[in-house]
Amino acid sequence: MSSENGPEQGGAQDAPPEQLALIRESVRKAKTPRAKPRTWRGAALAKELPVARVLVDKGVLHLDRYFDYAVPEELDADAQPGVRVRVRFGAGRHRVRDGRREGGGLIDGYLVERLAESDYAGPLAALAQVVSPERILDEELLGLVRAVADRYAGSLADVLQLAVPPRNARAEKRDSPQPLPAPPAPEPGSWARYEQGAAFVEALASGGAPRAVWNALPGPQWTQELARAVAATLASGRGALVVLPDGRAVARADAALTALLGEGRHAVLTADAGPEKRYAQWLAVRRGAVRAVIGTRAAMFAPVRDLGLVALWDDGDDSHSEPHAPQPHAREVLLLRAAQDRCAFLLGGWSCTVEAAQLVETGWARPLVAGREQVRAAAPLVRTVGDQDLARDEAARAARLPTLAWQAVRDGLRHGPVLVQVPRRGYVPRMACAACRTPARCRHCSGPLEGQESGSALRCGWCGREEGAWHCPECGAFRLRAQVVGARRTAEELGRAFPAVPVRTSGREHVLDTVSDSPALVVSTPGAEPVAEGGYAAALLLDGWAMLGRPDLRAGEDALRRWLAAAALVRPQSAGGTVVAVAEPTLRPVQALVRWDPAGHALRELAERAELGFPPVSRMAAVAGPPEAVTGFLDTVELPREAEVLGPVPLPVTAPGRPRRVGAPPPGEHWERALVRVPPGRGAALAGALKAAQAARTARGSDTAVWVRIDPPDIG
DNA sequence: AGCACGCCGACT
DNA sequence: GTCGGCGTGCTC
Repeated sequence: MSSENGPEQGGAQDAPPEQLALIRESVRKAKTPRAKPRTWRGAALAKELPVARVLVDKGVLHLDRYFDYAVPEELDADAQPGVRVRVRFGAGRHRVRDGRREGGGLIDGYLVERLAESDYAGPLAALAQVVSPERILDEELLGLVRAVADRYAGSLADVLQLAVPPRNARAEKRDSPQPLPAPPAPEPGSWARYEQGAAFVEALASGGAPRAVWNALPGPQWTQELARAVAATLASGRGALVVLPDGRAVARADAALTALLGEGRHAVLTADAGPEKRYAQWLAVRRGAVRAVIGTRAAMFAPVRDLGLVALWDDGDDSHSEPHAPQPHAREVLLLRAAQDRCAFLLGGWSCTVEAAQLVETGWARPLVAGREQVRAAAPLVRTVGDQDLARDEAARAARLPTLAWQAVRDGLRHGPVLVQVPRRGYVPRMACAACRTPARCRHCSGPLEGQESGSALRCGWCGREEGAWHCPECGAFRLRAQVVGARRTAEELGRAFPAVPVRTSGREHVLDTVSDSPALVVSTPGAEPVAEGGYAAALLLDGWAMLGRPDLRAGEDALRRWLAAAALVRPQSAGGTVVAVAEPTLRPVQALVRWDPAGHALRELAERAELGFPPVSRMAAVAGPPEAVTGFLDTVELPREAEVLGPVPLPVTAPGRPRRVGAPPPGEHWERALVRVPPGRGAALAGALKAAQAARTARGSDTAVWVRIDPPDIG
């Protein structure tokens, strides 16, 4: 091991392993350095499989490939596939001085594979360090990460950061619990209410892989049904994964699972656990000590062993969209897992997205639905108040609440809590003409005029200018009405109307989990509705027409989803449960609410999208950035033949001070956006083309960046 | 992203 | 000659 290249000076014992690899000094002198494979001299390398294929953890597209490193003898035992490693990774050719290699910093990576030889012609650097012998990245997880990166035109390293939590040495030292033997198969329980419910649970228990879109009946039983699906999968000797939209839903599913299976059979993966606990839970899953996982979106990558079931609750909730690049959606990730692992798939919710409807329509999944009589038995009575009713209703114009709504609240309060769903927090955010309902807009920039704290003037939500003398440009009227009235104001008004009843509010900054069965007014924004122990006696869905007014593809679907989520917390009609929706009864989502038919609504939306060439029937990608950058990108990208480029068009001005989604493009002056659309089946080709063009672009470095987003959420 | 290489013009 | 500008390309 001695040689004039002298890695030994100072004693081989003390030298870091990386220095033990010999790097031929003659490389620079030789005119054809790559002509022949290198031989190793002077370094003690692993006797078997001395090459380590490493995935370098750097989120740059053109680095989205593996690099080969030499495995020093000392690291041979620990350097197993799946471990975290550190390697020297740097630019250009390295200086070789005193036989040691310099330049290039130490960066993290994952050892993907051990090989007998490398197909890289140059000399290999040595692994610097095996961070820990814990093998965390197996072939299956790597395959999933790659599939997600491909689907979303993102880099492996970016997706890897979403999939693997940061290491925590203390958690790694802890022993995971002993795995428990499979539990007995559960009874179908309330799954019996669904036409294919019992069969679905039996299929899971017997090792099958059924795929279903589940339209859950209103009421609290969905958590038990999820728990039974998990238990049945465990009974078959396989693992299960359930992803839910928020911490509260996870807590409910957790309670149901614990009630059915006891402690220790499932792990809860949520963001709010500390890093040590989070990693310990993740490791317990990775090690196979825990076979079932429930959690919020980050759990979609959980390395469950022998995956038998992936389940997702309420896929229309936008918190299922990962805000970090490449912004994968939990539904799509779980679809990829179901395909890769050939496991069962359960997409459940009170509502139904067009994507879910498409899974049924294409025959990939079967509907898991209850018959009409079951729906009638579980759902509350839904009544609507539309414009014509309002026009006839003197009381409604004076106060903001129609008579029917007052009655429902008053009657409901005699029997229990009443839920009032208001679409947004704040204080009269948007104003419209009281006569014709034309939105009130700023005369300088056309931004929305917003009401201030009671009494003071109107102000533009975009440019901030005050408006002192508004009149309607359409009909000339001078009176305004609040288009959306926030929770605080509604709470004040209702509180005054029912002075004997406590008013509780639940919203973004303060979310109530549950309320008791005693009469109370519960004012909540969508998604923050507390669960009433015995169900709400009534619910009031306010300002529905404002919810539907958004110029967004999903406006109808979203409104219906939010209404159903509130209505599902109300007692069944047979127990007096009533829902009053202040919304135009001729509108499609309102009709779907009244008939409690989310699947039918989603199917009609899907047909319309197919006709218009909209997602999810076609696949779309957005390319955003400065105009020259966008056109430059579109000139270089080699799109699939069927691709259609729409735009580019200027991006709408974003209002100052408005919260911006993480991962959205940073503020840019005069940005443009183009949409690229491909027909069904060409999504992978589109993503591949965009990724290649993006890689070439960032490698060049001279060009300004463009933002590429597959499945852009806000196309209108 | 860094960082080195190399191909041009200006300089001791 | 050779110093150093930055444009180009590689990183095992």
